[in-house]
Amino acid sequence: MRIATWNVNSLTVRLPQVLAWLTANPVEVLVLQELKMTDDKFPFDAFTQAGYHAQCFGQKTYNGVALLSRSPATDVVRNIPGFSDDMARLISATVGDVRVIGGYFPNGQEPGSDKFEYKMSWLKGLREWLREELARNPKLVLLGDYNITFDDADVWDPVGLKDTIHCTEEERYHLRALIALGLHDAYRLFPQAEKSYSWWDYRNFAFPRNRGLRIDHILVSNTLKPLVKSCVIDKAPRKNERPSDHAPVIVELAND
DNA sequence: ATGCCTCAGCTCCTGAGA
Repeated sequence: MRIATWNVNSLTVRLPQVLAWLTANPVEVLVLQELKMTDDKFPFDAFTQAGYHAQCFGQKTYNGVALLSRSPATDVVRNIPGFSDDMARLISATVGDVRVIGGYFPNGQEPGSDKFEYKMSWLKGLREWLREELARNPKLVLLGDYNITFDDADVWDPVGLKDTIHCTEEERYHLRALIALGLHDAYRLFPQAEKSYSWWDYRNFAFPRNRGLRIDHILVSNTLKPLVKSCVIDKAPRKNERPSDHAPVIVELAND
């Protein structure tokens, strides 16, 4: 089965691209971030016609996440249980025997800002809940827009961007702490091209210059790790006429 | 450059994103 994540930066604008992408890439599960719409605007009918069940958790203007699946999703949970949050950032569901958690992690804006502190507390809240969720669900995938790079290999200009947002030691500590729960960065389980990124700024011709960051990740649990067959970033949609600034990331799991 | 582009909204400017 294939499971994918894509930050679409407005589902209203990107819906035709998402539908076209699903036709070309009929994955079992796709989690979406930055819907930027309320649930009453969510295009259920379009996804039904495309052969997908949809669970959404939207919000006006900002954030918003969804989980699409070929087979029905069960035990749907919105946001982090035990962590009070005004924003729609996380959606979890079981598809087949895999627990899928799609997240839009806080941006953080700037180290030292209130938004950065919120990002740190959100990451801690996620980790504390995830520890229990992993114990309950050994076959688990946590994927989405993490807004954090692991290390210099994920950054187009590691010197110039040192200690800036997405690249600080404090953010990376929290990312490693998630890994320490028993998760693995599916992308790095395989040899990958150098300078592989999942996001490129809209400005300054960043995409054609490949000035990007790898901030969209797929983490798999210990139990799933031996089943991972591939993990790729699909840069094709970034070449569309009105692209999202993020590219989809796809993991393929073997059937037991 | 507190710049560059894109999106939503109390829409012709501003806030936020990353």
